[in-house]
Amino acid sequence: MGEKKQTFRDYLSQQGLKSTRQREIILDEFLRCDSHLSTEDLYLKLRKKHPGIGYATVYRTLKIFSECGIAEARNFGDGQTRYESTTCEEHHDHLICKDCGAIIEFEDPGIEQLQEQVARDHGFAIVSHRLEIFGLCAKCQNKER
Amino acid sequence: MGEKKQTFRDYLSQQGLKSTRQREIILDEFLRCDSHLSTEDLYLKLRKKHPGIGYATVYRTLKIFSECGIAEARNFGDGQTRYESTTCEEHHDHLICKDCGAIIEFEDPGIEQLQEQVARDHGFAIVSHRLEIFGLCAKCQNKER
DNA sequence: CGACTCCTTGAAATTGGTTTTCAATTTAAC
DNA sequence: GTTAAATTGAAAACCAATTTCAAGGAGTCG
Ligand SMILES: [Mn+2]
Ligand SMILES: [Mn+2]
Ligand SMILES: [Zn+2]
Ligand SMILES: [Zn+2]
Repeated sequence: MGEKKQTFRDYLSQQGLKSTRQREIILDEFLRCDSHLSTEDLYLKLRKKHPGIGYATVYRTLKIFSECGIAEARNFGDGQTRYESTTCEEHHDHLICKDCGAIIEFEDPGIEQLQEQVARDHGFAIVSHRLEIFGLCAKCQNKER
Repeated sequence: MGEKKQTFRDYLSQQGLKSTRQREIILDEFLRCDSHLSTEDLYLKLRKKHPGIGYATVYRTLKIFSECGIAEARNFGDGQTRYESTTCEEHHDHLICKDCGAIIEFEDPGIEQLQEQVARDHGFAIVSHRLEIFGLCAKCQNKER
């Protein structure tokens, strides 16, 4: 079984929560899908095979995913919260195309280090951060002409 | 008269919009106040001296401020859009205290340069970006113990 | 100064994503 | 099985943002 599924089940029992058919289905679909899905995105995908599952359940389940660390909530300023599966990989930030919505992930240790320096300079203790770069992806730059 | 006020008036006439008592009052108060105010923050401050001014007018006026470049909309993830007066200074990013809500501004040319490098590496054309570092300010770190 | 046009205003209604409520159902432990 | 507690889905509530609309105001032209 996937590591994520195990993590989720462990979290549920440890919190006195219950393992249900819906939660399993939602997790399976979430892990199968591309990342950066909104609640509604996932709800609509699920509805095709499982019309009975309610929006509220998807919403609540995604929240549990992020509580137990297998997903992370993101907010790219389009008014919808998006969730992405946390991989074993490191933290990453995003390039976001304003035209087609494409999301490119990147990591830059240099930027991260400079952030820590900035925080130190202000006596500030970092808990988290987010860096989003908005613009046009290569494809959309070519389209423009 | 302040440069901002002139910019605003020029923008209004150039767009065929009208200069009104309310817009003048709202601009004065906005310029007097601390930055990073939400629409509601500003509305509540205004209401003390000018109970007649409506929320919708404050909302619409802030929008015009950002259109004409004298204010910038920010979104720090607390579910409210905040506006800050654009100074003659450069772009800046923010350190945000999760405890007391304090907002510290900073500029780091090194970070900006690395961002440009990242974009180049992906053939991405930057239009804007935002970097927010969340954590605890010096004061709140001391409170914790 | 009017008269006229178009813009603006404030209150209230609407929108859209998110979150909660509640009665019925399901889970898990005994 | 019985039972207590958690879960579910539909609907309602929430809440910031945005729009609507009728009344009022600004600017223009004579
Ligand atoms: Mn990502
Ligand atoms: Mn600022
Ligand atoms: Zn694109
Ligand atoms: Zn603080």
